[in-house]
Amino acid sequence: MERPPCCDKVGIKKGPWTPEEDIILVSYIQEHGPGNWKSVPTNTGLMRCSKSCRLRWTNYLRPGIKRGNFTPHEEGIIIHLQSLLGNRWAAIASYLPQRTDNDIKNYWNTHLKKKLTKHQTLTASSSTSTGSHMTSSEPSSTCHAPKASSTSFVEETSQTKSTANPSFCTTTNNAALYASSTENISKLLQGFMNNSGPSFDANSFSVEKKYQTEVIGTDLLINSYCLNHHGIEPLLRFDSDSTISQPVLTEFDEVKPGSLSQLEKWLFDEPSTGAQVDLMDLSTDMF
DNA sequence: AAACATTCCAACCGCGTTCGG
DNA sequence: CCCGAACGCGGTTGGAATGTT
Repeated sequence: MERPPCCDKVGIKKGPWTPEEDIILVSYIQEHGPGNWKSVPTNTGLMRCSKSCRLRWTNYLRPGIKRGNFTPHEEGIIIHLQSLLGNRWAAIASYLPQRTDNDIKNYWNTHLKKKLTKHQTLTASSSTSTGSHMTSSEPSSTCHAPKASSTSFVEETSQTKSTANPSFCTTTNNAALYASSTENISKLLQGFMNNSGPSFDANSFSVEKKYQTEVIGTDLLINSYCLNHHGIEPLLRFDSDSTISQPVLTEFDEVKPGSLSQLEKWLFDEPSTGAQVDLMDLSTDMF
């Protein structure tokens, strides 16, 4: 029996959400909390399928979401985790709670994959006969931990960003990129944390901090330093008051006890120490 | 200024998993 | 245990925004 796609019903609207729809959805969730998506279109009158409502909330309207440019810091985490986990964007997103899996996925596909490919090409052409034995076309499969060389991808990434966008890494300019309608809606959410619905996740973040970003102003070499000397926790702390606590580790817990420590071990053991870890081997070992 | 190309991301689609009756 | 509905995730796409000629 073929089940029709959820959004194929007559009268179900598709396409971009309007500010009015956003307000309706936010108001409803503010009152009832996220979840029970099936009831959302029914109770709100929104001509959207439940799935669409859920996506709109999780990817766009949810408080605490940071939008705009990714910092080199975040890039580094994504590259590292993508190398380890592959395209498990939800798992990667659990380490960057202010970013959605969709956001990370888009950023990977539009920016990081190209950069890695470019970097690979440069590396391959500069090396003599030490060609890669990897067979996958996915950059992720050949992504090794950034090397602390003067021509590293890490530095290239940072320099490119800095040149292309002087405001890179700053807070206010990122905020300026947001659609005004979204800002207005986000304002509606002010105080939401104090008056959240029954099932609202306490891991969410205050709206006041929505546009707060860490001002790092460094390239990923510093991240490497952090990884080497301070462990993963400082990398994941985006707010000075640590409202963002720990990454959600269910993925690892489920897969294999002790996997995290291996992950951390790899994250901490940068190749600059001379002990480069083969990511493919590590991934195989872990999963 | 206009036409065309490219980039980017919000939203959709389909499939696998989970949950409840 | 089985089945259907709901949910969650990753891949893909459409079109708006931006850049280039």
